[in-house]
Formats: sequence, structure tokens, C-alpha cells
Amino acid sequence: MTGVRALQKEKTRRQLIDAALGQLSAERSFSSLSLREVAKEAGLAPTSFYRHFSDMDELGLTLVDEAGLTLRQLMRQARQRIEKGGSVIQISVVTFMEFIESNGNIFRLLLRERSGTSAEFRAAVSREIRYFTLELCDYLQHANKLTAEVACLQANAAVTIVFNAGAEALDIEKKEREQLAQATIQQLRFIARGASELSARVKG
Amino acid sequence: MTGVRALQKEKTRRQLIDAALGQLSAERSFSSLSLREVAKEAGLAPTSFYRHFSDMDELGLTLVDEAGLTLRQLMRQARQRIEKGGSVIQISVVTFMEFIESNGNIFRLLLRERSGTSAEFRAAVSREIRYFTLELCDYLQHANKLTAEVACLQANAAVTIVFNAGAEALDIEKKEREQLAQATIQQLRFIARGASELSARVKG
DNA sequence: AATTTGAGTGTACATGTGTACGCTATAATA
DNA sequence: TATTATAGCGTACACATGTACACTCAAATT
Repeated sequence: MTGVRALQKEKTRRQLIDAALGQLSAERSFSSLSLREVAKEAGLAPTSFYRHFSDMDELGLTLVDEAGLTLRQLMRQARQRIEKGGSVIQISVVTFMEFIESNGNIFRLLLRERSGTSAEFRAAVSREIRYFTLELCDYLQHANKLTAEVACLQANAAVTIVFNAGAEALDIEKKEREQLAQATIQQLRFIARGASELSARVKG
Repeated sequence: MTGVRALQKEKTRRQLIDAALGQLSAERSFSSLSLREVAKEAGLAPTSFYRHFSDMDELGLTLVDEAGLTLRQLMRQARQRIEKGGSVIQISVVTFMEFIESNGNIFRLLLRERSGTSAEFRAAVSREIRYFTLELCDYLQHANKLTAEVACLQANAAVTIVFNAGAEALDIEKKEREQLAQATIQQLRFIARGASELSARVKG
């Protein structure tokens, strides 16, 4: 099944994916890419595109999956750092900011398609973020001995804040980014403290 | 200066703006609108568009301004309700959710252009949200006797949470929206409580 | 009353788009 | 070895787009 042919096909499929990812930028969203442009960048004739994806949408959803994968790598990295000790909140924010810096366009993809014009795209991005949030929710529940409800509310709020900070980080200079990180950390502390203080009340 | 001619011009300018707003939807973003479509919807020949805007971008920025105006009306409404007494947080969330329900497409515009491909658009949206946030910051500072720093951090976090909830509200059924509103309220309480608890530490 | 201005029109063109179709060359299969 | 399947190509087409240009005609100005 993994003959020369299938292998080559997989390779040019990757070329298409990479071509699309490569064209994303601050000034260029996925929906502004044309099938022809992507094919050209991948060194393919326009019509050959269809051998791999039936649609630009299909390519796009693949990219979102790809982005989700990157996001999960990010989580793994954060967990590793946390295990070595240190402030969970600070490590999370710093790790996320590093992610933005080296994966700006992938993050932009998620950010844009989250509120894009395709319900399927929105659902796909939503799913990736939910996954991200659920992991954090589990962690908070065990580490901080919180109700499932409170832990999930906190996780949700924290992810929202961090994602928003990431979006802002995309448009500012590196110098200001440190300031933004500090503000974000403080906001996460507010949330953590509030959740902890109010968890009793929610329970009772 | 307000002759018959200038009046008519103002009127068709409005028609263009309304045509553009009218074409926005869950499936249609501003950047996916074409000059020709908008002109047609406004009952104009394509080339007449240029008598009013040099560009689709110029129209778009006008729409963002328009959206900002709507946002400020929202704030005024919320303030009025708050003055009549009741939970500030609850009133704010409920008012905002009402806004989403009747101005979905305007909110979508802000949401999308906030992370769009035009730096100018992003800046414009950012400005409107900042204005929104600053008002809340002022309010928190006086009402809750917080440091400027803590109040602004809280305001920023709160606006982020509420906007994100608004975005989620766009894609769910009315029934689930009540649940979302409750979750949002709880999250804002976390933030408020955390800010209040930790304000001493930040000061010292 | 004579002239100028400018909002709105219709035509026209170059350019980019998605994709249908028929072809080639070669790996996979029989 | 003969046959089939298929990745990739080039051509071709219909269509939508932005906008340049020359026009009209009524309001505004002189």
C-alpha cells in the first residue's frame, strides 16, 4: 500500500499544505488565497490541485487540524516545564507567547477562522480550543481541588484571556510584549483567586 | 452648503453604507463583498461608487466607525439600567447579549476585522474596544475604589470575556444562550473578586 | 442668462478566478 | 507481459472583478 506512487502523492499533498501555510501572513488570510495561487506555489498545475483536495475548504480544514496539532504540542511543552517547578500561570503565558512568536501565522489562522464565514471552519476551530480548555479544566480540578464546574469556568476564562492576549501580541513590538505578558499573568491571577474564593459559594 | 445636491449625495452615501451592512451575515464577511455587489444593492452603477468612497476599504472603515457608535449606544443603555439598581455584572452581560441578538452582523464585523488582514481595520476596531474598556475602567476605579492599574486590568479582562461570550452566542441556539450568559456572569465575578482580593498586593 | 461643477450612467478592457475536458506517462495490477 | 488506474499537465471557457473613460443633465455659481 505504501508504493512509490502513494508516497509521491503524500509528498505533493504536503507541498500543497505547506504552500498554503507559507502564504498566510498578517496581510493574507486563508480565505483570500486562491486555488491557483496555492497550486502555483506548490509547483503544480491548477487542475492538479483536485487530485488532493476537492475544494479549498477541504485544504483549509486540513490546515486547522494541523494548527490543532501544533496547539497540542504547545500544551505538552508547557506541561513539561510546569513539572520542573515554577508558577503555573507564568510558565503558561510565557510558553504561549513563545508559540505566537514562532507560529504567528498558524495562530492567525485559528483566530480568523474562529469568526470566519464558514460554519464548518468555526466548528473545527472551536473544537481545537475546546480540547485545549478541557485539558486545563482537568488540571485545575485536580491541582486546585475545585468543583468540575468552577474549574471549567476558570479554564474557559483563562483560555479566552490568553488567546486574546496572543491576538494582541501579534500587532505589537517585542518590547511591549513583555508588558502584555505581565498584564495577562496578573489577569489570570485575578481569575484563579476569584475562582478559589467563590468556589465554596457555588458548591453550597 | 446644504443644498439639494449635497443632501442627495448624503442620501446615496447612506444607501451604500446600508447596502454593505445589509449584505453582512454569518456567511458573508465585509472582505468578501465586492464593490459591484454593494453598488448594485444600493441601486447604483458600479462606477458611481467612487463618487462616495475611493475604495472598499474606505467604506469598511466607515462601517467600523458606525459599529463603534452602536457600541457606545449600548454602553449608555447599560449605564441607564445600572443606575436603576441591580447587579452591575448581570445587567452588563444581559444588555450585551441583547445587543448581539439585534446587531449580530455589526458585532460580526468588529469581531472579524479585529483579526483581519488590514492593519488599519485592526487598529480601528482596537480603538473602539479600547474606548469601551476605558469607560469600564473609570467606572470600576470609582465604584470599587481600585487602583487605576487594577481597575484597568479588570476592565480589560472583563471586556475580553464578554466579547468572547458574544462571539460564542452568535453560533448557538437561544436556549443555550441563557446558560452561556450565566457562565459569563460567573466568570466576571471571579475576575471582580480576584481583582478586589489582590489589589492590596499590587499596591504594596 | 451663461457657465461651471459634479453625481450618476454605460461601455469597455485587462486580469484573475474555478473548473471541465482530454491528454500523457508511469506505477500498480492482472 | 499486457492492462488498468491515476497523478499531473495544458487548453479552454464562462464568469466576476476593479476601474478608466467619455458622456449626460441638473444644481450651483458667476
